[in-house]
Amino acid sequence: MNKDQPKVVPTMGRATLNEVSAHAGVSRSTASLVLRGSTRISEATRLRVEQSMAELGYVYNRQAANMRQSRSMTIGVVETDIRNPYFAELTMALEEAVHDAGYTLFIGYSRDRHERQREQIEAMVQRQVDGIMLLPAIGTTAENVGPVGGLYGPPLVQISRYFSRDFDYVGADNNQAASLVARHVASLGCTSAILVGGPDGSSARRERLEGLTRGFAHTNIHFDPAESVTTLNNADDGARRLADALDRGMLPEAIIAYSDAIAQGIYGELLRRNLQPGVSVAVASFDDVPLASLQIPPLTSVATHAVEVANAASRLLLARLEDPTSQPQSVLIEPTLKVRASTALWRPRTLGAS
Amino acid sequence: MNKDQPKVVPTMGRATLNEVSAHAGVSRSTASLVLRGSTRISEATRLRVEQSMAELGYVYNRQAANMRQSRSMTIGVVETDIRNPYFAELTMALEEAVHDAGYTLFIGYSRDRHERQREQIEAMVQRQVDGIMLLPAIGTTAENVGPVGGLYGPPLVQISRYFSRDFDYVGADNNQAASLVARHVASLGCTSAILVGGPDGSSARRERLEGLTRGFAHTNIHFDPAESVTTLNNADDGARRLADALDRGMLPEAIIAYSDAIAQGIYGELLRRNLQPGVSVAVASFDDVPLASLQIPPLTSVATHAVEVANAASRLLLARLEDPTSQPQSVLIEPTLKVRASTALWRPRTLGAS
DNA sequence: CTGTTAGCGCCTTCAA
DNA sequence: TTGAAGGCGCTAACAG
Repeated sequence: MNKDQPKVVPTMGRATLNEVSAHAGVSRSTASLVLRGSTRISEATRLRVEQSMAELGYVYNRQAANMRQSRSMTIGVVETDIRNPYFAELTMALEEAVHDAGYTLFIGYSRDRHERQREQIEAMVQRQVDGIMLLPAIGTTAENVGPVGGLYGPPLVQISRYFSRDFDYVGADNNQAASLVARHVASLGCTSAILVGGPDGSSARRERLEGLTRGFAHTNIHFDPAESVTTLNNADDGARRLADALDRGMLPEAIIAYSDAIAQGIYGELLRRNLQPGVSVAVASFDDVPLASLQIPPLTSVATHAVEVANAASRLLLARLEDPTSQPQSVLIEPTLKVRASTALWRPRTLGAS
Repeated sequence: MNKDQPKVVPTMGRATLNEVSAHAGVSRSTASLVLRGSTRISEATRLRVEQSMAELGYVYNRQAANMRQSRSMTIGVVETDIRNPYFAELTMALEEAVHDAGYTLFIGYSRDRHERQREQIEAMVQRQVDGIMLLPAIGTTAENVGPVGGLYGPPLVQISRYFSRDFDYVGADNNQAASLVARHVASLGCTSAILVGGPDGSSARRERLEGLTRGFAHTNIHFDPAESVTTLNNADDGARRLADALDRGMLPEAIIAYSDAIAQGIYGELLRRNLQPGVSVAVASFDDVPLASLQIPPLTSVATHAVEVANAASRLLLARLEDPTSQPQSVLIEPTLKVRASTALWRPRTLGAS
C-alpha cells in the first residue's frame, strides 16, 4: 500500500486551473482571467494559456465556480409527461431558450404524481438550480411542492397549469380558447355539446370549462359542465371514457376534446362505432399540435402555442433571477382558432331523423 | 455601505450543516453522520439534529459534497428531438430508471446538429456529470463529440444510433427488425417495395436497409436500396418526400416507412391522392408507438421497444460507472412484428389492371 | 500583469 | 461520540 496516496480524490483526474497555469508558466490569477475573457491580458500569454488548456485537456469545473459565485447556470424543469406532443414541443422550446442564455436543464417527469414531483424538485434544489419551471402535477399544493420560493428557495415559474397565485405563471389563455371553440361550434347550428377529457383538478381544465360555459351562454346549445368527462391526458383513456359515455346513451352533436391527444382517441372510438368524425358528430379540440392537421378528417383545434408559452416562461424566469422580490406575474398567451373539416363539414341533422 | 458584509456570497443564504450543528448544539461531524444515516448516533441527538434541519430549512448541498467525493449523482442525456414519440417514450423511461438509482438528469436536444450537441455535452461535463447517454446527431465523430470517454472524460453510452464502436451502444436490432418486415411483406405476395424515410447517414437507417435487403433476398420482390428516400424523422417531411417520389412515377406495392412518425405522413399523402393505405398499397413501419394501432387503418409496425432500450442503456451506464475500463459493449433489443390492417388487408392486384 | 490569501459547504481523518 | 484541521477547484480582493 502506498502511504502517500492522496486522501481526497481529485475531480476524475482532470487537469485543474492550477496545473494549467503551472504548465503555461503563468500565475493562477492570469489563467483565471484568460478563462473569463479579460481584455487586460496580453495576446501572447492568452495564447500560451489556451494552448496549455488544450494540451492538458482542461475542462472548466463550473461546480467549483458555483461554490464561490452562488449561481450554477442550471435550471430545473419538472413536468408531467412528454408523450403528449404538446408538452414535447413545449419542452424543446424551453431548452432552446435557456440554452441560448447559457443555462443547462435538469429534467424530471412527475407523471402527474406530486410525491414524485417533490422528490425531483428536492434533488434539483440540492444540486443548486438557479430556478425551476414546473408544470404542476395534479394535487400540488404550496405545502407539498418542496423547498422552492420564499427567502431561500429558488424561484419557481408555473407552466400551463398553476396551483398557487404566489408564484409566476405562464400559460395559454384557456378561458378565451374555450370561448372561441364554443362560439365556433354554436355557429355550426349544433344543439348539444360536451367536453371530453382533461385531468380532474387541473386549473387548465377548469378554465376551459368556464370558457365553454361563457361561450355557449345565450345560445341554444345544451352544454352542462357536469356532463363532461375527465380523463388522463392521452388518447387511450380518451377513447375509453368516451366509450363509457356513449354506452350510457349520450350522443351530443358536438364533442369538444380536452386536447388533440384525446381527440385522437375520440376519432378512434367513433370510427369503431361507425360514426364519422365531422359528419355524424362535430369534433373540436385544444392545442393544435402538428398531428391535428394530419388527421382524417383534419381536426379543428385552438392553437395554444407551446413555443410562445415556453419563450414567455423562459423570459419570465430569467427576469425573476435578476429581481427575485417583485410581485409574481401571470402571463397569458393568446389562442388562435384553426377551423378544419372535423367541424366545418358538419351539418345539422335533417328533420325526421330520430 | 456596510464594511462588514461578507466578501463571498453564501449559497443563496441557505442554512449550512455548520449552522445546523450549532443550532442543535452538536459537532459538525455529528450532523454529518446524521445526514449519512450512521447507526453510531444516539436516537436523541439524531432527533435534535433533524429538528434543527427542519427548523432552519436546511437543504443538502450536493455540489459541495461532489467536490470531495468526485461524483455528482448526475447524468447527462443528449438526444435529437423528442417530438418523435418514440424518443419521448425512450426519454421518460431513461429518466425513470436513473431516478430510481438516485441520479438526476441533465437534458439537451441537439436537433440533429452535432455542433449544438457538442455545446451541450461540454456544458454537462463542466457540470461534472458522472456519465452521458447520447443519441448521436447525424455527423457525430469521435473528434467532434466533445470531452467524453478516454482517461478523464465521463463514460458515454450511445442509444439507438452509434458513431463509434469504442463506446457502449444500446439499440434495437434494426437489421433483424427490417428482415421481419421484409419477410412479412413478401408473404403478402407483393412484387415491389421501397423504404421511405430516415435520416441520411444514421446507423439505424443503414441497418434497416441491410435487413430489408437480406429479408427480400431469394423472393420475387423488387427492392433496391438506391430507390429509397431519405427524410427528416417527422411526418411532414415524410409526406413531402413521398409526394416527390410518387410524382416521379414511382408506385410500389409496398411502402416501408422508416418510422411510425413518417408512416403518418405517408398515410396523409396517400389519402390526399385518393390512394387507400392498406388497400391500394401496403404500408409497414418501425417502432410501434401507441399511435400506430390508433391509425385508420391500424398500422403494421415492428416494435423496437423504447422502454427496453432505455432500461438496458441505464443498466449499461450504471455498470460502466462501476467499471470504467472493461471493453465497450453492444446490446441489441429483440424487435417484435405487429401485423395490422395496413398490410393484412392488402391483396395482389387482379390480372388486367395496368 | 502577478502572487498571495481566504473561503464557498462538505467529507474524511485523526486524536481526544 | 466529539472537535479540529485540511482540502476538493475556483474566484475575489488586494498589494505589489
